Amino acid sequence: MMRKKASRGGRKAKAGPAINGAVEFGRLSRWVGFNLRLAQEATFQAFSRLSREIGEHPGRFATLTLIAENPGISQTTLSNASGRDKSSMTPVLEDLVRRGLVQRKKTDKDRRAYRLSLTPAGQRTLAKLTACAQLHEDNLDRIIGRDRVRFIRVLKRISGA
Amino acid sequence: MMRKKASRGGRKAKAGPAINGAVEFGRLSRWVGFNLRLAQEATFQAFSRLSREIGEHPGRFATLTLIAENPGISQTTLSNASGRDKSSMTPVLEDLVRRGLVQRKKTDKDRRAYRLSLTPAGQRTLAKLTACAQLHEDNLDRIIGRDRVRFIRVLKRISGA
DNA sequence: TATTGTTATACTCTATAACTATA
DNA sequence: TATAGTTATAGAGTATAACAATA
Repeated sequence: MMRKKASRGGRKAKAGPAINGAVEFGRLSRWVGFNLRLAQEATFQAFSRLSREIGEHPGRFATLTLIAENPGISQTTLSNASGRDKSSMTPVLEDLVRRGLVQRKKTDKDRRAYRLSLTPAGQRTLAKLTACAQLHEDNLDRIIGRDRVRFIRVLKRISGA
Repeated sequence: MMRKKASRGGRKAKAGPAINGAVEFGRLSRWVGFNLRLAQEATFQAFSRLSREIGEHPGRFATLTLIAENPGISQTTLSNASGRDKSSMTPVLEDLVRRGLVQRKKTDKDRRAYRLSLTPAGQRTLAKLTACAQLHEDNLDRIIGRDRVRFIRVLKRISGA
């Protein structure tokens, strides 16, 4: 949303034609939900660009990290942790396995489930994506400044509510 | 992402099996980008629920508000303000016009462009959606508390960067 | 009966490119 | 040539329901 950076101030602009001038965002610009969405879109796009530079989908980052942090995790647990249905995970993991980044092993203990882990190639790809994320985070730090800790705390309160 | 609210603290959990226990989010939980995404998903879902209760798509709110604040706006200007391609706007406006919420007028000045405005029904729908947004915002206020002003300021810095 | 993962299917949102009608 | 809006089409990303294998 809003790449154009038109008038965001909310100064009642007399509701003009807005054919080519500044667009009036009105109350929109004072709502938390709306600003959250704009900020998220901006950061996601920035991270997407960095990811695509190394030939990866931005969405793979969370998946690979969760597998790396929880080796042996099942697909169902992984999809729950990601807040997605297990069926949405199937094509993602299919892609990661096909490209040799993730390994699936059947266990004797429960022969229905897979145990997921990263291959060495998967670890290298995750390392590259992590470098992107760190670069991205450095950029954000420069923008956020000393408000960082409090900012994250508020974000966690919102997502945990 | 993450409805389950597993261990978010980042305490190195020895990388256990995570088959049915807590999932380790690792560094993920300390990154601004990731927390921004979780928070945005949570608020969007909450607002979606409120919108659907009155039979509206959550995405229509921003569109209707922008038209209300900028009567006579063209589709191209509207799509730019929304950060979307004009072709993405066509089916949205088609729906709003079909339902009698938005009016399109051709002008003599430029017979290629439409001038968009809300009908009385559109204004009523917007009023209902605005009430949802206000309710949602009240909930967020309760969560965010006195950090609100600073929080929005940081969000605006991020989306404006 | 319940659960793991897959399949079939569909929906939403988005974009690109080519088109038309104007300008 | 350039712009406003539409169309055709495609690609992510997601979900639901039904299914086979296993528990």
